[in-house]
Amino acid sequence: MQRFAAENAINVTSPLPSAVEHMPRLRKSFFNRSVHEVAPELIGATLLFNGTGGVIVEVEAYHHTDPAAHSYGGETARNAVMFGPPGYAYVYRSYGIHWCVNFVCERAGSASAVLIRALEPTEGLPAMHRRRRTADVRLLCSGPGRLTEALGITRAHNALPLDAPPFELWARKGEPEIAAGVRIGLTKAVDLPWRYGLKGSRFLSKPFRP
DNA sequence: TGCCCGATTAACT
DNA sequence: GTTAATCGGGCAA
Repeated sequence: MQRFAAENAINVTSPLPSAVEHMPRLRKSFFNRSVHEVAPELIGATLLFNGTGGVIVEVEAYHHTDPAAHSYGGETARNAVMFGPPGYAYVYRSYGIHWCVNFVCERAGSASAVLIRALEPTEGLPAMHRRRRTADVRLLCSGPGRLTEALGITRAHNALPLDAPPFELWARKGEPEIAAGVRIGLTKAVDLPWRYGLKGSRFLSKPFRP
């Protein structure tokens, strides 16, 4: 209620969602590890942007030695954030239409990141339904392009730190059951099993093969 | 400068 | 299952 009055405001501090009450915020040091450690640990964490968002249920890891990674060919203007310190957002344009958001990991220069692919929506649902122009909650954040549209993330938010508004990241409770599989939509390194998801979630962009 | 194509999505048949 | 939409990055010329 009160929360929704601020749904369009920038840098407004939202009330603590009950789902993440008493959970610690993720700090930059959380990301200062191998992308292959961080990626599965993000499953179950809560991502909010200006008070809208939900529980991360699907991610993919991209490492600089991985031919499918944007950083594979070296630093450019687009991927410069990936070469910087961990704990920042890398936002890029996908297919000329959508925005996708990554969390930079490891250390400056290692150029690895986790693509956020799907959320279970929990906070700011009216705003997300309006931005996505759909009444179907399963179509709000189930896909990397869908979730950025639902949360209002664009190129303007590239290189922002993840431990300060408009971003909020909250640690997960307990140990969720994690599914792993090959990544989606790639033409290179198609067999690397670096997609992670919350087992059984109905908010995945695609099911995991059993 | 021109051309190809992609870490996607929605609307088709 | 197939395909159009849409555009900037990256590289060849």
